[in-house]
This record gives sequence, structure tokens and C-alpha cells, in this order.
Amino acid sequence: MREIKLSQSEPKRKLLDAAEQLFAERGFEAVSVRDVTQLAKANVAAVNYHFGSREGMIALVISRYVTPIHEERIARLDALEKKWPGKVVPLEELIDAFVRPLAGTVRKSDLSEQLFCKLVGRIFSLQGEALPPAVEEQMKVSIDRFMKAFAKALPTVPSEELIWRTHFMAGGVIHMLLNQEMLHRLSGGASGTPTMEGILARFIRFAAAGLREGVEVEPTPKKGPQATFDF
Amino acid sequence: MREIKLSQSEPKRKLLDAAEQLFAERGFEAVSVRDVTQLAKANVAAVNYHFGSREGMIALVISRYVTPIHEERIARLDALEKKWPGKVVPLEELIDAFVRPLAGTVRKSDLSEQLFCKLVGRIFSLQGEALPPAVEEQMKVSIDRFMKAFAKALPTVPSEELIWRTHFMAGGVIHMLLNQEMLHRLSGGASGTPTMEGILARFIRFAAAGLREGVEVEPTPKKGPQATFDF
DNA sequence: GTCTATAAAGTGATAGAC
DNA sequence: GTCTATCACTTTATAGAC
Repeated sequence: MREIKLSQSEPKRKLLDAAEQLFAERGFEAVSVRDVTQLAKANVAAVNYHFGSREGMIALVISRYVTPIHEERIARLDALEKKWPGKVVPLEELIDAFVRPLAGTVRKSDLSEQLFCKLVGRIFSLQGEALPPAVEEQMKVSIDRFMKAFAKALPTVPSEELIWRTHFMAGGVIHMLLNQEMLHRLSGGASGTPTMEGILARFIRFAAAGLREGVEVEPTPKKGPQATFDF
Repeated sequence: MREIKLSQSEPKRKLLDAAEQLFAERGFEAVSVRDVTQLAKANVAAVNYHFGSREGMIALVISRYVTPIHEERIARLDALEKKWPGKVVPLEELIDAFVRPLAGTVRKSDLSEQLFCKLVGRIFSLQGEALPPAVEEQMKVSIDRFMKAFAKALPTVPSEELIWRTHFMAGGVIHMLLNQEMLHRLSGGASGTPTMEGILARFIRFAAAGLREGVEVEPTPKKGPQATFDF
């Protein structure tokens, strides 16, 4: 449960908080340095003083989000592999570990859960060049480790197939993080107003079924020995 | 099989083509009027003359893509319901009809398939305000009709659950359309280089399994009467 | 229809006073 | 560290000549 805030001077923190909020609401491209300093009630020059440039500020906001998410994912995966020593980690628990750190239920910034999710969604839907290389590297490391775990949980799914399925899965989360209100609007309210916890549960069922497609399920021993505790 | 181009003056078409290409490559926000006129070898004032404003141009590009996609979806759904009169349309065929018109395999603009997909992905990941109301209305109509068809194909899935599952599904396609190259890079080439047709087949299997999750499957009569022709 | 010229506002960044 | 003033551009949009 690390804090998302690093130790930083008060005005710098204020700038970052303002930037986060605006980026979440409007996207990175649509926010100017002046928008940020105005909301933070700081001087126009403050951004360049503290971050070197607008790009530096964006990169810092991004890494301030991605790094803890990355670490949380890895920590959860480590914990799962400890919890199921030598055994295969159940697919649903893997997906949970992969997805939950994105959803703002673990560590909250000052943003509301909704804005947190939107910002995470925007970050994870950034295209190549827009992503700082160090951040892309972190994403890659997470993905590599989870891909191996997924492959172990689904040994009969060919690896190329599995890559595409996890890609589809990732798209599902990102879209969910970004477009909750639009779903509400498009569905005329019929999507209800579930909590993030409820949405995650739905997503995990959906994704697990998609990832597992075509895999023979053992003849449903509704109370197998490995299912008796802890999940 | 309508053509994507409406009858338009030559310079206007050139502007639209240039705009499409740049929007696909960089996203709407990152393209200026001058970028477009420069690529189209037209005058700076041409955009405002032909489209009234930058926003007008963007709206036209968007509707030039969304409208045929919408019509294609509806036409395909109509055809399916005609093909399975009184019966339930198989889920896989519904997903195909919903997704294929997005993937550039039906009608191509002058853009390469890859750029076409990217532009479609960008359009369908636009947030509320950025989307012209008429366009959002078309999307809504498609979605409504398909939601009803999905509900018929999956009568035991509660409607709120189904809405979320189709939302996750939509995210999967959009992400796939936008991030093919990134997948290739992140996976170190292990995603292979399948054709769009191959990717669609993979996606349909994945999405169908996710949508169907928890639905009792009839005891696999591997050659039921309704499965003997046409699919 | 196409062009030049220009308006009016906004952009990121910085020098230099305090 | 904070501020003002300003530079050097770029942006969309338009008026008016051709």
C-alpha cells in the first residue's frame, strides 16, 4: 500500500494534482500549461521551473501513475504464486491481480475514483511515441510476467492465441475505465450504477471465459480439493 | 456495398483524404488545418471555405466513416434475421456482423487497411462531447438493435450483465483496431502477423465465450439440424 | 473557387527583477 | 522560489483582391 505521492514541495504537488485532474477530464493533448497553473493558482512559469517543460510534467504524471500500478501488479502476482506454491494459480485470481491495480480500488490519489480510472485509461491507451520509454518498459515487464502466468494457467491455449486474447482483454478494461458514463448514456441508464467492485467482478468473469475458450474443463467436481479455501 | 466517397468536388475530396490520413496517424487533436491543407497541396483558406471550420471538417470525416459502418451493421443484421427466420441467430454470426464493418474488410477508403482501422478506432473511442450528436445517435441505433439480438441469443443472461459484457467486447475491438503495432512491439513479435480475417476469427471466439459465460450449453449434438448449412 | 494578408488569440518557454 | 513581461511561434478564421 505505497502512497502515490512522493515527497514533494507543496506548490509542486499542487501543480501535479491540478494537472492530473485536467488530464483526466480532457486528455493530455487538450490541456495547456496555463490551464494547469491557473487551476493550481500558481504562476505561469511554475511548470517550467518545476518540471523543465510541459512534456516533463506529463511524463511525471504518467510515471506517478504507472509505477505504482506496475509494482502493485507484480506484488500481487508474487503473493499469488506464494499462495499456490507449485500449483497453477487460478485464472480468475490472475486476472484480478492484473486488472485491479488499474481500477483505483487499491490506492487512491486525490482524484475521485471516476477521474482516477479515466486518467489510467488515458495513460494505458497512449500510443507508442507518446509514452515515455521507461514507462513502456514497466508495462512490458508486467505484461511479460503475467503472460507467463496465464500460459501456465492455460497450457492448452497456443501462445499466439493467448497473446491476442490478453490483448482483447486489456482493451476491455481500458474501455471500461474510460467510458463508464458513455455506457450509461448509450444504454439509457440500463447499465445500472454498480460499484467498481461489481464491475470488476463482471469483467473478470467475462475475461476468464474469453481466455479459457476451447479449453477442456475437468468434469466439474463442484468441490475439488483446491477450491475449498481462500477464493 | 456502398462507396464511402460521396460525390464531391475534386479539391474537397483531396482535403478529406488528406485529413483522414493525418487523423488516422496522429489523432484528431494533433492535426491542424495547416497540416491538412499542406498535405492536400491546397490553400490554407480551403478548409474554411469547404467545411466552414476545422470542427466541420472533423465532423464530416467522422460521419463519412460512421454512417456506412452503421448501415453495414444494420444491413448485416437484417440479413441474418432473414437467414434464421423465427430462429435465434447464432451468437458468433451476430458478433461478426457487429464487428466486421469496423475492420476495413468490407469497404475500403483510400487508406490502407491499417490506417482505416486506426481511424475507426479513434472515432469509436471519442468521448461524448467530441462526438457529433447525429453520429452518437447512429451509434446508439446500431447498439440498440444489436443488444436486442444479443439478448435473444442469450436469453438467460440478465440484461444488465449483458450490457456490461457487450461494453467489454466493444473495448476489445477498439483496442485491437488501434494498437496492432504496439502489440507486435510489446510481445516481441510473438503476436505473429495474422491477417485481419484471422484476427477477427480470434476475436469472435474470444468475445462469444465471454458473452456466453455461465450459459448452459445444450449437450453438444455436434451435428444439430440447424447447423448443417450456410455457416 | 483560389489566393494573400492579416487579425486575434493562444501556445511553450525564458530572462531578469524581486 | 515566485513573479512579470515578453519572445517567438502557431493556431483558427476571415476580409478582400483576383
